[in-house]
Amino acid sequence: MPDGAKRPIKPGTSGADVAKAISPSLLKRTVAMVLNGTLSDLAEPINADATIKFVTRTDPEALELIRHDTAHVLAEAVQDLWPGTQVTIGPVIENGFFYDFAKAEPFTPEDLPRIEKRMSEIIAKNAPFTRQVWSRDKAKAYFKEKGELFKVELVDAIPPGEDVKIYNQGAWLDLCRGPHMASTGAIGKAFKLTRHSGSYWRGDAQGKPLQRIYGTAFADEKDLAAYLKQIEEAEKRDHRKIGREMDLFHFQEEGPGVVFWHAKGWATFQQLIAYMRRRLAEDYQEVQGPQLLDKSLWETSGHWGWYSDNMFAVKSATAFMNPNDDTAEQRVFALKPMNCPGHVQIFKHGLKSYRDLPLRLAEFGCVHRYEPSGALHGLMRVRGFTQDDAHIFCTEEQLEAECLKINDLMMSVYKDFGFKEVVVKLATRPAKRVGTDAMWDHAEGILRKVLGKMAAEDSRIKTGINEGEGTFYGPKFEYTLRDAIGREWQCGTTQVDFNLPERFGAFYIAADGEKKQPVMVHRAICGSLERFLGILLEDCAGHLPLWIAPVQAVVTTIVSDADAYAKQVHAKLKKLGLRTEIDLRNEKINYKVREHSLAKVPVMLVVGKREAEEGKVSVRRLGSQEQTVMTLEEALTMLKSEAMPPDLARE
RNA sequence: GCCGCAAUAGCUCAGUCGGUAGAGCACGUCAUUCGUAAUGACGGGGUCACAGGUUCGAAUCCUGUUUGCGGCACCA
Repeated sequence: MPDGAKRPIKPGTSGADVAKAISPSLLKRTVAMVLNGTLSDLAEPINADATIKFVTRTDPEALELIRHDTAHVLAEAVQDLWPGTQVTIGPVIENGFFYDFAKAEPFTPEDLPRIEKRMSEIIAKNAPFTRQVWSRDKAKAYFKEKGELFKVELVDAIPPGEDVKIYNQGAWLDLCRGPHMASTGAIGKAFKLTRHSGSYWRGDAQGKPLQRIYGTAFADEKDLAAYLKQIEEAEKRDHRKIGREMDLFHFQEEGPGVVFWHAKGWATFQQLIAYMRRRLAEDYQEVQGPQLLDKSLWETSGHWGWYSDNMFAVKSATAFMNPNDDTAEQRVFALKPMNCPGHVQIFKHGLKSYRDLPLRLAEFGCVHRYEPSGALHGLMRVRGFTQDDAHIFCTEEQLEAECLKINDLMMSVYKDFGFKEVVVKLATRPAKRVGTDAMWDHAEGILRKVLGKMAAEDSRIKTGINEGEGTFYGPKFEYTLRDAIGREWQCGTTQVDFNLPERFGAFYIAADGEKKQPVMVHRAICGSLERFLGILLEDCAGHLPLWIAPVQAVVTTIVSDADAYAKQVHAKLKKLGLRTEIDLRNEKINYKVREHSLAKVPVMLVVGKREAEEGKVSVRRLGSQEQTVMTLEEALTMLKSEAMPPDLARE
């Protein structure tokens, strides 16, 4: 027992029996147990010495069970309402659960309340969850008979030696690994179906289409309400909404997935580039490759073969309109989807010596990818974007140090932007790949070692492995950040490449005078600058740090008598290099304060008659109603130092 | 690309049973000179995403297309 007490029991006694023996009221409020550290049903027999902790429905451990049980009840409700619907899987996910159904007619938005109602009825019946272990044959025969063909497949997929477990809730049953709570009544009332969508059997777009329902559940209704409120608040931080409010960028129908950057958004974009450029100055050489290159080059690089579905091809407009006209130049170019082939050409131009390595070529490269229409998402997923890309040509021996160096830069940059948590995942060899197993073993080995070091050295880094998710040309690290509602987006990346140097015949002259193929590392810190800014906007809810804010300060007057003074203030701010605006409109100060607050200008310098006479300014910060009156000189000194980008401030 | 939903003024949205378009904010003009989140009056602004169809008549019903939103799949 958690309190250290020991109880002798007979082998085979269930958790429920143990609880009951302690006290019937304990049994009544217990929904599951942690047996030897593993969350289990109360029905689980205990066959040897064990540690037991009983779990009530309000314990943190129970949340997963509540959600999983709710998913089962959802499945029962759907089969009640639409007989003939097949059930597939219904796992617990972050913040809730989903269940996938095979149903000819898709769900409609009106179906969700109907299903919820039926679920409430099922929960009210409070049928116990009971577990049975069936033979494989029995389970297959049963599900086949019922027409549950997906369940038959799932039974087949259970590893030999593992029990085929069936959970009943009243008359309804499901194949399930468990565990579950004692009865459906333990679910309570704090559940909600949140949305529905299409999905695919086994996540395969070639597989059978399924209908998914998402929901969430909590131990009590207050928690559910708080969660829904939190989501609602987070949605207000959507970068697409903030972008409009701050007049940063827009999209329009003629340009799906390409950004119109407005003056303000572009000011911030340029600050981001300027910052990154300073961070690279010491170690990298900045280059710029061409936007269009002949299709043949992309065939050589392999991109045409692997990704032509996602590339833009370009011809002259004449050739495009007259495909059979021999006199028109029919040559096909591709809009670059990556900068690497360009960088390899630059590396190859002129003989390189081992003394030149590591050679780090950086580019703020604008790339275009023909992303599937359904993937487009504001600034986060676009068809034309700018990468803070770089390629490092180095020797085998230099690889590990280079990866660590990249990670240091990555984390330092993320810190400057205030990101508290970064998830780094190592993506290993995919099924379709180039290179020998020995090469993969070697490169993955180095990256694993580097991943371990990262986790040990920086508490902000959470690490993991994405098995089989590497690129076709090598393993990679994915650095992911989250948006306002918790969706993960890959930003930074470090990728080892077995493919390109060989395909393009890149080499350097080694110390022994022999030609040697360099190791190539792709890396991006922000990844897509568009995406990075989208994440940043959501992370700070549009309240950008002063140094990167599009408009850093607005000088605004209370009366027109202060206009001349306001202009002086504005001119001095400009001279300091601050991005400022002046608002001399004949409007009430309340109106102006409101407007600039909504536009999320970090600093307002308000001047009236008093300030003009005394050579002062009244400083008001975004998000605060406080006003601080200070001399103009004090304000200038303060703002100049505050507007210093973090890297320059460190110096 | 797949499933569902949506598209009306610059923005947020209303528009009932199919009868010919409306509000607030924004914008313009005028008045107002005001001390920290909306001053008032007046005015301009619409191919109701686009293309077909049904109908005497379509923002409204049907079909297709485009774009967006939520997932799925994809993400070099």
